[in-house]
Formats: sequence, structure tokens, C-alpha cells
Amino acid sequence: MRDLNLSPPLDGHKSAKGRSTKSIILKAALEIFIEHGYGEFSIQKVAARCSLSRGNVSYHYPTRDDLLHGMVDAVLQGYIDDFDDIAKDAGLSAAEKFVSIIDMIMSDLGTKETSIFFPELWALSNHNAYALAEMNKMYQRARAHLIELIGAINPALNKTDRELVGVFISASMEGHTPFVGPGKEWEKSLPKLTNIAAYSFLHLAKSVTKNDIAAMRKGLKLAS
Amino acid sequence: MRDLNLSPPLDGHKSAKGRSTKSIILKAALEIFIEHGYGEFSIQKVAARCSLSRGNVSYHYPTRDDLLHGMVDAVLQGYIDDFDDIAKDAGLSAAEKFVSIIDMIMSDLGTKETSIFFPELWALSNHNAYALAEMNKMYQRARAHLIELIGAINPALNKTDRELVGVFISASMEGHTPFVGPGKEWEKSLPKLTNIAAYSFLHLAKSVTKNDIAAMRKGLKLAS
Amino acid sequence: MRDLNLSPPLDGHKSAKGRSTKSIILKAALEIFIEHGYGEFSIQKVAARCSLSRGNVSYHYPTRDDLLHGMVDAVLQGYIDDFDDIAKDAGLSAAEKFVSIIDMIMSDLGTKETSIFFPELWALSNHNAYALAEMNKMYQRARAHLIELIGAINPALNKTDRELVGVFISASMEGHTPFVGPGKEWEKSLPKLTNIAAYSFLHLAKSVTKNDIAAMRKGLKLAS
Amino acid sequence: MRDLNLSPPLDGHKSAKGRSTKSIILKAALEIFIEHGYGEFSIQKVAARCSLSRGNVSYHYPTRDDLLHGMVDAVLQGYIDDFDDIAKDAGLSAAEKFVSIIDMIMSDLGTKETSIFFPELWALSNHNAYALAEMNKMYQRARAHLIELIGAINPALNKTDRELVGVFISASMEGHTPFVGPGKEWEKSLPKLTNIAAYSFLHLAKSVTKNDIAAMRKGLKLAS
DNA sequence: AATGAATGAGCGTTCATTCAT
DNA sequence: TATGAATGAACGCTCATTCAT
Repeated sequence: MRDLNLSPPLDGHKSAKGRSTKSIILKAALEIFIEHGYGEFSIQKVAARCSLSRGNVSYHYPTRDDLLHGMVDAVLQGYIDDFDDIAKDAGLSAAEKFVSIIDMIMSDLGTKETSIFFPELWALSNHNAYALAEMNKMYQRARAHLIELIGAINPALNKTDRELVGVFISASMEGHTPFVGPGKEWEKSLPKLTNIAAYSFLHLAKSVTKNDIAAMRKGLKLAS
Repeated sequence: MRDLNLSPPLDGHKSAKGRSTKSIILKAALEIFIEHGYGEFSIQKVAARCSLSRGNVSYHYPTRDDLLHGMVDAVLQGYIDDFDDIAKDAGLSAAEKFVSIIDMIMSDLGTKETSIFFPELWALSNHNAYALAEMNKMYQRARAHLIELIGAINPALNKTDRELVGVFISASMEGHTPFVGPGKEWEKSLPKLTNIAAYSFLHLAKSVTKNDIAAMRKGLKLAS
Repeated sequence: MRDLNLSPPLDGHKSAKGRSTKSIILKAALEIFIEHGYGEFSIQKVAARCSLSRGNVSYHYPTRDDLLHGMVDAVLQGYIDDFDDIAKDAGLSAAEKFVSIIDMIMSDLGTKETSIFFPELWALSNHNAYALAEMNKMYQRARAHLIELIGAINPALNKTDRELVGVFISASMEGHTPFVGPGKEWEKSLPKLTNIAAYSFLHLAKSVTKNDIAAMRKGLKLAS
Repeated sequence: MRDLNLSPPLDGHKSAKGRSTKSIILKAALEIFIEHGYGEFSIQKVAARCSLSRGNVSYHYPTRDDLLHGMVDAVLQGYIDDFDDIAKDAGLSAAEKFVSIIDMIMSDLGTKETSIFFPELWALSNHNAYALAEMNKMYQRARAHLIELIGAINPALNKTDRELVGVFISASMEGHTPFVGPGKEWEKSLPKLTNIAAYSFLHLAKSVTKNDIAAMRKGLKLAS
């Protein structure tokens, strides 16, 4: 998992002491969220984890949702920062950058934090509008770079098709999360799955032009 | 989402009355799980939903986990039943069956129940060993048919590689869940994403043989 | 203060055990309300007072308001019962019954419970619609008998004027509450104030006809 | 409701800034007290209402009771000031002044602030010695003028009887508070109730002499 | 098989108060 | 004079669980 980006909670807050307390709370909040899941995510557990009083945690994050949102923001902002860094890598071809993003994302899925955090986030997004909005924002940023590179790899694709292919590739990678994390059934196979992903997605990005996506199935050779 | 298979809870119970009460409870439990998520899944809400007393729900499912497990079992067993039905479709080529499974799974992702249930299940599986085991069992069954068909489509693949490709395809489809459910950002694009999936996964199944997966990256043409 | 009428909470509830627990809770609730006032009226204090668990009190009265309303109902219903009893006293003239109600109400003001309960109720009624409605209902019943007797004493009064005189007399008596309770400044003067009330209100009931209330001030002799 | 008299909190404080801050706080405190009642009267709500920090409010009024008492003082002192003004009205007969006080008090009962503040004060006085003392002080001043005028209207009354009649009249008027405020059941009837009060209380003041209060009931004509 | 009663724990939240700055 | 930080207590409420009937 990426490092937390704690700059948002720093903004708009007064003393250095308050800022440092807030970042301590957010780190503890993430730990509790990872360890216990959203269902048992509580202000009390977070306070105990960072040895602060419940009152103080409530002072900085008045409601449970405030705390949850602050933590989710910090995590997702960390990812957004990383995506932007990748785009800056110079001297690489579009296909190389494309594969490099795939490597980065797939390898991240193998970390404990990521393999727990994101399924919780997806579940949360079904019942929490704020989490949904932040999740969408992050994935849009994550796809933006993929989509740009797909355009470079396959200039014939129009914008809509580039987007669709980007969504397909991004979602497909995310789908591995519940299966390749530490202790999961396919943990050991993550490198090979990453190879398959690189191969399959690169082929898709290069070849998809030849077929109009809407009519794609007609071109499939299904003969037995 | 598939229909619940309520047969397991029927087993081992005496009267028809008890059996029907259990199935009423499980249906209500699924509704609450879908509506509120695991975090607010409670015996009380389930009892209220099906107009039974808390005591009675506790009588049939003594603990919260018993109820949760019963409900998860019923849902996942419903999926397993469906997978087995597909395999029976005669007169279709392997590739046609393969695409038909892809269609079935992808279209199911568009239902409200599925788009909520499975992310909750993935999150749950990180903190609940029972849910993890049941989830693995179900996905194994789901992949079994895919893997068999991959073998038929591409007989050159050894068992390990067939499995890996099957995991990749299955996981990739699951990954669309948080993005294509009702009200989600890419809800409308589900048909096109399904086309891309059919095209991409069929190509993968056919072509992956030519490359040894472990060394697959060397064959990638990454020149700019 | 009148005895509690606990029949309403008895209705609609299941076991004898539950009924007796409810009445124990209501008695304790009234004691806490009297001792601490609404501002410090809490489920916890009530539970402690009657040696029940907080959980059990919450079981019978799920919310603080439910408990408050149950207690207020029981108290006010006790008053309504008493008013109805008075009306049944046979063999008394209208004026005698009228004075007897005044005596009853004024003497009740001298009890500790009444002198605390009603000011709390008045305060409550400004912020709690339920309390307001119950209070109005009780005072309507209290006035009903007064108004009937005023009509008997002074048949020339029309309905509106009888009502107004009834409201004036009832409100005037209530106004003594904060001043004549135990420990209050005019506690010792309650008998004399009751005499004044009987004298003044009886004169009002008899004489008010002669003046149209709307034009009453013109008849006042204000010369110095 | 009368205007606040904020002079007491001005005393004993150093800078003009501190004085103005205190008066801002007291105004906000009264607003919160009126809107929410004593039960939900809190330093936090007062601070939020006047956009000051909790710390600052606590600086000026270290405890919740300090703030409450400061606010009660300011309100009651405002009433005392008004009563003294009335007494100064020259050129009026005693009976005219008497009726004018009745008018003033009764019309004040029709304001939102008064109809809420005083029931809260009465309730408070049962559990708060300071509020009781301040309330008594205010009512003594309110009655003082009434009692003086009763003596002028009816010189035959001795001091004790004048006081009793004054208490009766004052308490009777206060008793209308819960019934004639804005939104209350008899709001519209306040003018007529005021007429009845003027008529009834003036008659009482004039005629009470003829009967010894202690033996007053014997003179009542109760025949049917 | 079903229900109501009861308990005790945990949680989110509000709050009065204290303190350092 | 003013403010933010911090604490600890209390409260309303929900809940899982147990038990007697």
C-alpha cells in the first residue's frame, strides 16, 4: 500500500500540535480499519490504538464518519500522488509505461494493507456516498494515465473506446485483490498473473481497434 | 443474483415448520445484508424484517455468526447450482460455452444484489475464516468449468497454466463488480465491457500457449 | 400529588412480569423527575433507582422520550381520574362543588411532588410536543368540571364566556404552584390563599355576567 | 420580555472589551435557554451561537452555573427596572396604576421569550438555590408595587392581608403563562383574560377588607 | 418451536472543565 | 483576553446473548 498523504487534514487546522495529533489518529484509524474491517471500526478502538482519549479523538474528528472519511482521503490521496509520479517517468515508450503501471498496480495488490483496504472500500461505497465519491475520484485518476497510454499505443481508438478499454483493464486488475493478498489462495501466483495481465492487456490495447466494440462478438471465432 | 439455495439449512432439522421459518429468516438476512452491509447486519434487524421475535431468530441461529454463515451458504450454493447447469448445455462448442459463461457472470454483476453482496463477501473474507472458506469453495467451482473449457479450446496448455488463466479471467470479471452495478459509474457500459471481456479472454485462452507464462514478458513488444 | 394511574402502560403488554416491571420503572422515573428535574432525567438514573439494568429499562421503554411520556401519561391520567370522581359527589350545590374543586386543587399544590412536577411539565411543554398535548388534554378535563359548575352558578353566561372564566380560574390557581410548595416562601399561607381564591373566584363566577367581558374595562371604577 | 439589564456583569470587570464580550455571551445564552430549555442549555451551544470559542466563554463564565446565573440575573434585573419605572408614572390614580401593572404583566406573558423563560425558571428554582433566590427577589419587587397600590385602594387592610392579596394576584397572573404564549391554546384570548383579571383583581382589592381572610369561607353563600 | 424478559457490553456523541499557549 | 487541545464522565441507544416459560 502507498504511504498516507496526510496533507489534506493538515490544511485549515491551527496548531502544529493539532496537526500531528491528527496524523497520529489517521494512522491508527487505518490500522484498525485493516485489522478489524469497517464493521468493527470504532472511535474507541482507534483511540486505544494510539493511546489517546476518546474525547480527544472526538475533538479532532467529531463523528465516526469524519474519522472514516479523513482516513479514506489520506489513503486515496497517497495513491493519486503515486499515479502522478509514474506519468513523469521519462525515456520510456508508451507500451513500457503501460506495462510499468500494470506492474505497479498488480504488485501493490500483494500487500496486506491493499488486499484488505480496497474490498472494504468497495463494500463501503455501496452504503456511504462519501466513500463512493472519493473512490470514484481515485479510480478516475488511476485510469487517466492508462487511457492516455492506450491512446498512444493505439491512436486509432476514439476517446470512448479508449475509456472503455481503460475501465476494463483497471477493473480486471482490481479483481485480483481478493485472491492474491497475503495468505490468499493465489498469493504465490501473483508474478505469473501479472505476466498474463501485461500480455493480455497490451494485446487488447493494440488490437482492439480492428473491431468495433459494439459489434465485437460477431468477429469471435466460436466454431468448435 | 442467483436464487438462494436453501437446502443446506433444511438438513438436520426436524419439522417442516422449522424448515420454513429458517428459509424466511435467511431471505430476510440477505435483504438486511444487502441493504445495510455487514457493519449493520444484526439479528434484531433481521427479526424485524421478517416479523419474527428476536428470541425465535436466536433459537434457529443461536449466534450472529451462525445466521451470517447460513445466509452466505445459501447464496453461494445458489451460484454453484447455476454453474453446474451451464456445463450441461449440450450442442455448443467449447468456445461458445466459454463465452456463455462470461456472459452469465458479467450480466449478473449488473444486478443490485450481486454488486453489493460480493464486495461485502470479499471484505468479510479478510476477517472471517468461514466466509473465506465458503468463498474459495464457490470460486473453485466457478473456475472449474472455465478451466475445463480453456483446456478444450487450447489443448496445448498444461494443468497449471490452464488454472492460472482461469484465475486471471475469473478475477478480472469479478473486478468489474464495484463499477457496473446499478447506480455505478459504468453501469451503462456493461454490455460493451462484456464484449471486450469475451474478445479479450477468448484471445487469451487461444493464444497463451505460444508463450511460456513464466517468461511471457520477454515476448512483449514494447518498442516505442 | 394524585396516585399514578398505571393502566395505560398495562394495556397492550404481554406478561404480568412485564407489566409489573413497567410500573416499577414508571414510579422510579417519577421520583427521578421530581428529584432532579427534566434536565437530569436519564434512563441510567431511573434504572439505578429501581435496581434494574439499563438494558432492561431500555427494553421496556426503548427511548428516553418513551419513558418520559409513559411517566407523564401515568401522572396526568391520575389527575383526570380524580377530577371525574369529584363530579360524582352528589348532594352538593353547584357552588359547593365549585369551592370543593378549588380546595382540592389548591391543597394539591402544597405537596412536594406537585410543586415540582408541574413547573417541569410547563417547561417541557415548550419543547416537547407530546408533553404539550398531554398537558392540554389534562387541563381540558380539569376545566370541564369548573366550566360546567360556572354555568350552573351563573346560567346567564354563554359558552365562550364560561370557558374564559374557567381558564382564568384554572390558570390563576396553577400560578400559585411555584410559591406555595414545601419550602417555598408562601408555603404557610396556602390556607389563606385558598380562602381568597374561593372568595374571589366565586364572586367572579356569580358577577361576571353583568359585564360583557370584551367591554369589561369600561365599567371599572378607576377614579382616584 | 423586558430588555436585558446587563449592568451587573459589567461590574468588576476591567476592559471595555471584556464587558462587551460578556454581554454578547449573555444574549446568546438567553437565546439558547429559550430555544432549547435548561435541559439542553450548554456552554458549547452558547459559544457556537455567538461565534466565540468554548475556551473564551469558559474564560468569562468558568462554569455552566456561572453562565446560567449571569443570564438569569440579567433577565430578572430587566424586569425589576421596568417595575420601578411604572411606579414613577405620575398623575394616575392608585386604581389606574394598579390596572396598568396588570396590563403590563399580562401583555408580557404573550411574548415568546416570557412564556418560555419563566416556566423554565420555576422548574429551575426547584433544583437550583441561586435561581430560587433571584426569582424570589424579583417577585418581591414585582409585588411591592402591587401591595402598595392595594393599600392605597383599600386602606383598611393590614400589612399581612395586603401582602396576601398581592401574592394571590401576582401568582394568578403568572399562572396564565403556560396557556397564553405564542402557539398556546388560549393565545387569542389574552386580551379578554386581561380584562377579567383587571375586573376580578380590582374587585378583590376593594372588597376583601369586609371579610377577615382567615374566616372568609364562612361568608360564602354556597346555597344551591 | 416460539416468545418476552433481562443483562451487560460497546459505541457515538455531547459536555464541563482544565490547561498551555 | 482569547483559543485550541485534551481529558474523563455521562448519556442514549443498539446489540448479542441467555434464560424462563
